[in-house]
Amino acid sequence: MPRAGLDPAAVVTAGAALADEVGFANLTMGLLAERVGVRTPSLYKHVGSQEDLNRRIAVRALGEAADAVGGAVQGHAGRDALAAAARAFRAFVLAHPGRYAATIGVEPSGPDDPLATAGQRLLGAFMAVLRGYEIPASDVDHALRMLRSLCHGFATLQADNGFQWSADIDESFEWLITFADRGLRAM
Amino acid sequence: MPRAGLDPAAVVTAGAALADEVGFANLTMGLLAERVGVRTPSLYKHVGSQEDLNRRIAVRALGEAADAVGGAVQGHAGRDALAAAARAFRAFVLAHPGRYAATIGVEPSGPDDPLATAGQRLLGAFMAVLRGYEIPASDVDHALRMLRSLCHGFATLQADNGFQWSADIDESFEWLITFADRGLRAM
DNA sequence: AGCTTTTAGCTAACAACGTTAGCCATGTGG
DNA sequence: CCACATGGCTAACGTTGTTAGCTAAAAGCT
Repeated sequence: MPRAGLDPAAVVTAGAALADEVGFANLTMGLLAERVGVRTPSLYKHVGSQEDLNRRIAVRALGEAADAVGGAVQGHAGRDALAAAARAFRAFVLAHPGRYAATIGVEPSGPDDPLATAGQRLLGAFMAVLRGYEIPASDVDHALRMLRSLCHGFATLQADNGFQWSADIDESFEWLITFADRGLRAM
Repeated sequence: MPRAGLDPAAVVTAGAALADEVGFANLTMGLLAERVGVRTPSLYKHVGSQEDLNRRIAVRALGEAADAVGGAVQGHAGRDALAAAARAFRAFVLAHPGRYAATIGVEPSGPDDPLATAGQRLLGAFMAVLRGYEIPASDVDHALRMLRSLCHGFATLQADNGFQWSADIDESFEWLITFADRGLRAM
């Protein structure tokens, strides 16, 4: 039997890709094993359980989202930064719906959990956007939560086909960016 | 063997309650059967499958949310209506996280799907809020999506413990209402 | 090189869950 | 009082997650 040369990182990579293809709810250990060319039980040499796999996919997704948003913000400020961040975030969720779905409903076990630090990095990217506005220190946390709720809500609703009726969705998103920008500048 | 006197509605009611208690992901046919005092296969006399049950729970949840939001808006306008709607929605999601979770990721099969009509009723309740503001007709759809994204995003993030750090969450939500109100009035 | 040790794959097997088939008792309508 | 539809049951199957135990490939040591 030739070895497949797997390691935890490769399994997580394949799992995240598969989740994007078939949907997070349909990600199964057997399907993933087939994808990486191995029998199902062999996966347990690299991840502890399906829940462990899910958490690792979530960490990967949050890290990638943080990179995407952080990179998009670079070199911009104010409205440009906000628009770049929001667009990058939504683009990431729509391009990788499966791995992003892995991040919802999973709670970090403590401050040292890689999940927590990855989440902090994503928040940091959005925080950089807020630094381009003049926001009282006491309002920064609230503004950050508002931004996260808006982006998360919009992107997940769209990813789940939650917007049924007719108006153009891209246009709505641009409108939403303008709305947030105006509100943040009026503080 | 005495009869349990079940019907589809009773099964859905028990399923929704159970989902709230144990979490939607942990809702299982066996657990629900035990709860209603019946063996697992008997449930299939009332619902077609677990997916069918999930859809019915989702319809129930959307209907209840629409009632809660619609009722809260009654007799208010402008900022009062917005605040009442947002608070009612968030309270519903936090009080019934399991059944609300059943609504995410489920797509209506067509315009006559009860799921679609229940969703429309919820949207109608939020639409009533917007009528208290002077919004150009071309912006109403965008504003509605913004409101839904904001409420959905905030409520689900909180329900999943997505807000990790310290600032008070109720305070953030009130801040968010004020933010949305100011933005909508500035149109 | 040769030997030992670790490890990544395998097969076999089990538990939990969703689901179907088929039986029987309960209740309802003529 | 009897037919019959129906809501419960037990038995059984397929799928999925998981563990145990074996074996061969790689890696390390002398």
